[in-house]
Amino acid sequence: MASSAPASVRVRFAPSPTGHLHVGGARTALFNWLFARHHRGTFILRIEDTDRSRSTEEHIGAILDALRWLGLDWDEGPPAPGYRQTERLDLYRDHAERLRAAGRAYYCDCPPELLEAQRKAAEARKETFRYSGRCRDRGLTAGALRLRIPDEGLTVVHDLINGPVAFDHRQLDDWILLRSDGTPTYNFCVVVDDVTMRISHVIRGNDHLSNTPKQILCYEALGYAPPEFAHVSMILGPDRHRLSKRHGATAVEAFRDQGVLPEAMVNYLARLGWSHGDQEIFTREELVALFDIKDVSPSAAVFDHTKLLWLSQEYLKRMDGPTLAERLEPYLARAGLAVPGDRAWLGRVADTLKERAHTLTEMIEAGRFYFERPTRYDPAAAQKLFTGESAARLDRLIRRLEALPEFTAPALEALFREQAAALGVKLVDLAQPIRLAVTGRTASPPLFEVLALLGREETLARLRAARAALEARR
RNA sequence: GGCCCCAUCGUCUAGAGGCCCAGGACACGGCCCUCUCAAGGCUGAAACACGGGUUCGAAUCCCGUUGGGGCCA
Repeated sequence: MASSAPASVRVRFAPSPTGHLHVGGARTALFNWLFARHHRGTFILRIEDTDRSRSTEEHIGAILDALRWLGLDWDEGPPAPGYRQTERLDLYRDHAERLRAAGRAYYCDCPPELLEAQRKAAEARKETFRYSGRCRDRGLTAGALRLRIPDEGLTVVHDLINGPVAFDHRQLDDWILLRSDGTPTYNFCVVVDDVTMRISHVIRGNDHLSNTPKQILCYEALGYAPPEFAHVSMILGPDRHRLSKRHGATAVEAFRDQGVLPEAMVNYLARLGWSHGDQEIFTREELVALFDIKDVSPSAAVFDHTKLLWLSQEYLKRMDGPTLAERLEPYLARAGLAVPGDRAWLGRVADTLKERAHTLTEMIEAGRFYFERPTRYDPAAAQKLFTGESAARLDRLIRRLEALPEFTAPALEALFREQAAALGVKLVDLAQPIRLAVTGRTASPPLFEVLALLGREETLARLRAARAALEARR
């Protein structure tokens, strides 16, 4: 079987630090990581920063942060030296020289205008443009260095996801290894890096499949056996075009800022293109145990934000209070709210909120009233619920609450039910005005739990404030 | 334009010739539960792109068309 892994699995994720970590890149990283962990291999992080004009330190930092947030730890890579292409320039030069000395590569001084004319001519003839080979035997000692590609034959990529893909050499041209200024090209760097890092499996985006035969020919010219390849499909936007910023949030850190749980992000990304029967929710351990590159689908997938949010809520619901409290704290601070000193209390608050929110930030919005008094009451609701009748009821309730021996949810519920019965109204008619008074809204976690968590003093303060507001309306 | 990849409900997918007049999940509708909102339970609608083959039999294999994506740029 082509998918059986060799003794030593070494895979890499090689982002270009020209932007943030994209969900597509994150999924590629995840698949590499899962493959490495499943086979007890090595996961390597390499920074492809040869495009100096667009690569920045900030982007490198952001990408590393995003990977850490997802829990994708790497065994080799930054901050250790030698994992950035800009640190490896000598390696590319050495390998290029080897190819030249062996006659597998040659210098070419064809001017751009000539190449452009040939490209246009090829297009007019409805053929693939292919370098003419004009400089192949001219014995030049300077210019761009090209790899000599056999005129005839076929190179077959035995892709672990897509199966065998054959490329006719007549469609391939003598591609450039080093530009005339001596800088290496992207495809050449990748080959040299993967060879020198002893990469066993190249798992990368489908957009590189077309480059693979060129690279395989380069491995062979260098005298190395090519690695295994697995090309993962693209992630698309709702319009079935390649996912990009105009589709909204695509950077991993944007989801982090939204308060999506990283566990959910990993689970979602794993299920995008990979599946294991009907199972939707996987622990990290299950993913490592079950992941098999041959179960990855070759077809492109549309990114579904809604399903990601659903998963995030699933993880929220399963998380216990103390853990949630810890996760919530940085988001509270960012929302401009004081982080409560009592973490146990915050945990109980979170428990009432978690099935009402998809993300940590939604949780904070839904539970804002726990942390600060309502600054206003929902106007339509106030119109309907703050009536002359409710003023009298409020007074009565305030007195009863002052006297309630135990300020707990069950005791509060018993009191409210008793009051409703005495007044001959439904519980909802009593609960809603109080909910509005205490939270400023008509929807909240169960009222009695809310009151108990707020405590007697705070509850009474809010009820009195509502009573005053009610008076002012008249 | 050439070459390459892809094609099951709106979306993610199960399906590796008979188990499928196609299963699960998200989203959507209905009902139940209920102090609100959720969550939950039950339930409904919803797909094998099209056309040819191969075969006793095809969502599954082959060819073509169409559509989408990628690379060359």
